[in-house]
Amino acid sequence: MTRGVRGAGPTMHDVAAAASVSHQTVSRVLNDHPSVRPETRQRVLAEIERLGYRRNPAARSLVTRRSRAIGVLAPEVTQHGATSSVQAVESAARAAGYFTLVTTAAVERSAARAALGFLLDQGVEGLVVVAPHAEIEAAVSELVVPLPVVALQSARAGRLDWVGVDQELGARMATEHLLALGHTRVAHVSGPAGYFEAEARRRGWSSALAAAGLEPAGVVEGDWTARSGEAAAAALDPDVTAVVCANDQTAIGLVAGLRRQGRRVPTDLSVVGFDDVPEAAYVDPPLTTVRQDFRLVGERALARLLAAIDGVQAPAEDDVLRPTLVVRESGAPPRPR
Amino acid sequence: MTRGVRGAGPTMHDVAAAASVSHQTVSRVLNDHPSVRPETRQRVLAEIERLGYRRNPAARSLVTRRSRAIGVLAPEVTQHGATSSVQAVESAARAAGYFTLVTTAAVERSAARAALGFLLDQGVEGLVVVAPHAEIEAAVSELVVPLPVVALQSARAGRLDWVGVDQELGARMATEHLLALGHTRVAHVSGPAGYFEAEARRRGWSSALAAAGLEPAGVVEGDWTARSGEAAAAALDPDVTAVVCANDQTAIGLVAGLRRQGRRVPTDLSVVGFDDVPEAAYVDPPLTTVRQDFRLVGERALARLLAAIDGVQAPAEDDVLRPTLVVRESGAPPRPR
DNA sequence: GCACTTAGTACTATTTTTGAA
DNA sequence: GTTCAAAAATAGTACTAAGTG
Repeated sequence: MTRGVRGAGPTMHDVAAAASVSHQTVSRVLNDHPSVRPETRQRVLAEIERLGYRRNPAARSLVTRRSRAIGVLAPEVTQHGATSSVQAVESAARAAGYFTLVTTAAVERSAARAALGFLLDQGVEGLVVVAPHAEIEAAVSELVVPLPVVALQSARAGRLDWVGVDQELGARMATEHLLALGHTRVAHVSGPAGYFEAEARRRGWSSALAAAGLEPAGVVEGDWTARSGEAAAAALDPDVTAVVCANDQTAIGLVAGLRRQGRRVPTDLSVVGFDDVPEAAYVDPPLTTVRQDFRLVGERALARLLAAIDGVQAPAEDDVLRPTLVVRESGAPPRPR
Repeated sequence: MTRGVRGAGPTMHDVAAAASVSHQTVSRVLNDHPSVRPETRQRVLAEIERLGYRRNPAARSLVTRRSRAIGVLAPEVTQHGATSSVQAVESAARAAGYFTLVTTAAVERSAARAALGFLLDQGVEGLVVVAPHAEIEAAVSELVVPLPVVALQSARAGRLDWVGVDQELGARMATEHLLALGHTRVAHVSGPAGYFEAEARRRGWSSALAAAGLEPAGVVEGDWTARSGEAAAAALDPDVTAVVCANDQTAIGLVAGLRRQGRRVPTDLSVVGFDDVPEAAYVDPPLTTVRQDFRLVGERALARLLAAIDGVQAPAEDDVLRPTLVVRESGAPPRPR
């Protein structure tokens, strides 16, 4: 790489000439090699500054056989969660002297495959993949290239190295909160099929009910959007008194749908969300939800990836984070019949 | 760049040996040079496939003097707007054979300066900068490196090449909507000082009032968050009947704050937002707001940047996009006194 | 100890050679 | 012989690492 098309900047050779040393000495100054006299170092540094010299990363990569690039594959959504995690990966990588190539792709195998090929073409040293869906996980697992990979928002028991929040536990906590309020008919508006987190949250909901000796009160499949939550309002069993939603958007949509039916939350029906998006505290009613630390997930994922790149084996079981329940006002005891 | 630390993959030389040609012929095949016999081409392609060969981008960059990298500087927020635009830049860049280095930085001059330095160190050929604040614009303007730059969410009249939506017009449309409903006391909850879009939206609000011969009914400064919107509820003049908010988050917060005071929207007070975030249609009441096409902004920005990189002068005045007013239910005629 | 010279990195661009019409 | 396509050989790219004064 050099300075764009036209503005080819000074090379190490130019700096060397200006400082009356060899280009190798300039290299040593830049790499903090001990064998440089302080005054020589100063002179070189001064010329670097004066000429505005920057090392050519391409030439460096070529000889060091290191790209210092980390590929990130993310689904093409603007969800708060994925966005936060990806940003955390990026800043942690930068702090560690790497840069990230973030590529988005549709949640679909061939798109993911193409995106991964693109990242591989750029010579990345490792991959962080937001793999919320089986199709993306499959595209990653197909990769024959022996590259360190860490998955996010993926299946805990999958084939890939994994960092994430215990989704099942989160959904169980949300459900237990409703049970503690006295609800016995608790339904679920799920995420779409094929999404690991959707499945884990559904398991959490049903296992909490099973543990309490209750029958699940039906599942309506949503697609993470508020629109699907709104539509779910019409599909709910009439005797349901509480609903665990797959995420906050769905919960916000469900509340809107119920309102259009003339039913109030939490008076007529209790609703809990998942994620704790920034708006959750300000909608009507303020949403009781499950918070996850998305930035921490991103940081841990990068730490794990760097360990793998350096050939260090990271501890396996210590990257399952616990979510927390945030109780606000969208849950209340069921109306007496 | 090569295949990570350990897995140094095959080189062009290896492919050449396997196909019994010179490495130069392999290069020609890869670059679609005409002087290769079809059967030779096939043989080379087959070996590339069989060996899983990928070109080394570092070696390529070194000799072509092109990095094919585009730097993107974005503020470290997960706002729907910036995120959408950045994603659009990324996918448009990929389609054009470039990759993007997205770096986030705090909205503060030294952080932006450091982030730009980082991008420059990576040898980017151009920059897309989300520069919503004067401090970021200043950090970019300081850059002596003669690199093509396009700014987003920035000042239209600034020193930088610019692509964006006419914020002032959007705020004017929002305000005129309230005036058409019969309001005469229209306040504004603004964005924070120093943000170009905050200032433009404020100008749009006040100019619409001035054009109608009305006095502005006061400004409360917010910080784009729902929290600040909620706080603004307490700071509003009692005789205000409508409020133009700096963005949807602020509007959602304001509605929540008013609700806590026992005032209903739109019965007691009308509120309009800005941006049309995905939740806007599902909150209570569904938010009347100003929609901007964030993805289009990103695509136009990239197109403009590529034109600059190729040394083509892009037309100056044709990248001011028009927002649209989305009328929902948070506006109504003022209550008769 | 300090700094220079040389070699090597994996490509693309340029020039030269080969072989066939 | 001359010409032209095909492919080889060579040079150059900006660095780091190893060997040499």
